[in-house]
Amino acid sequence: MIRINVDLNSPLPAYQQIIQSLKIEVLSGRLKNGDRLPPIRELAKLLKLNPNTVAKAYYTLESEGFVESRPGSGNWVNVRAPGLDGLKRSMLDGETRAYLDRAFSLGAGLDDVRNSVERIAAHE
Amino acid sequence: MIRINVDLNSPLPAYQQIIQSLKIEVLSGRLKNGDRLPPIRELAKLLKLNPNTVAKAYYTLESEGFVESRPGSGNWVNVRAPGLDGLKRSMLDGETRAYLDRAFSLGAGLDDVRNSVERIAAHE
DNA sequence: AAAATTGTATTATATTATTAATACATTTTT
DNA sequence: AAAAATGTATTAATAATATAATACAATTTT
Repeated sequence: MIRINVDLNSPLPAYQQIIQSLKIEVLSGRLKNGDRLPPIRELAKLLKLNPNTVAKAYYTLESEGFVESRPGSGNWVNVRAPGLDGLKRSMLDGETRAYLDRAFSLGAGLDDVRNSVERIAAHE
Repeated sequence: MIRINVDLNSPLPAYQQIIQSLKIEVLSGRLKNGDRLPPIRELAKLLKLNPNTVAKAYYTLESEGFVESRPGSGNWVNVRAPGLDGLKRSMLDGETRAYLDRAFSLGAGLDDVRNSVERIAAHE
């Protein structure tokens, strides 16, 4: 059984919490390629949210390529060829791209980035 | 003369554009430690914004430690001991911290991060 | 000490983002 | 072909954020 946590007190919007939960389910292996997601209405009822809020989460995941929506049929996990590790990698690469953009716009070079990563990681 | 660009058509809020401009001025060396920033009202008039919008930018920079506000006196650039390179480093480190948080919460390890950084950087 | 200059706080307005209400269209099942 | 289950679109209500209007407090200058 998959786990989807939505805390209405959190500052993070509900639809983003759904997205985050589903990504974690995929990364953990509890959701696999080809699996069917809960129907929009069903999940909405469970979370006490409007169906449109769930639909927004699914729609966003679809635009990211992780989900395929079929009217009348349902929403399906779409994790292509590379499998689980590939998915994790592509999600990480998205974060890395955004980070490098910000770093370079600060005038940092790749060496600066490497140093910063090692320095901060060492302090965890 | 320092440069502060605010484009009201940009989706980025005006106060954030001010913050960004000022950080660039510091990194470029046009603003140095101990320099005085333009008075809130003066900059607001120049940019055709409400003084509170400029104040919000200054206040945020203060909370980040880059500015010191003194009522009646003004706002002063506060870049401590390490100098310019140190400032760049501390700004970069802030970005790195946020990035590593996101990466680790995806389940990535440090090796994954190193690989991703090198792979993405190579494609620039 | 008075006036001018400066940052701060409070409240109101406008804009944007999020969520909800409702009706519609497609597919599947019977 | 009818009914049920599903995703989609349109519009409205709500909440969050950004900006502005105005009044206040502290400092500096004269």
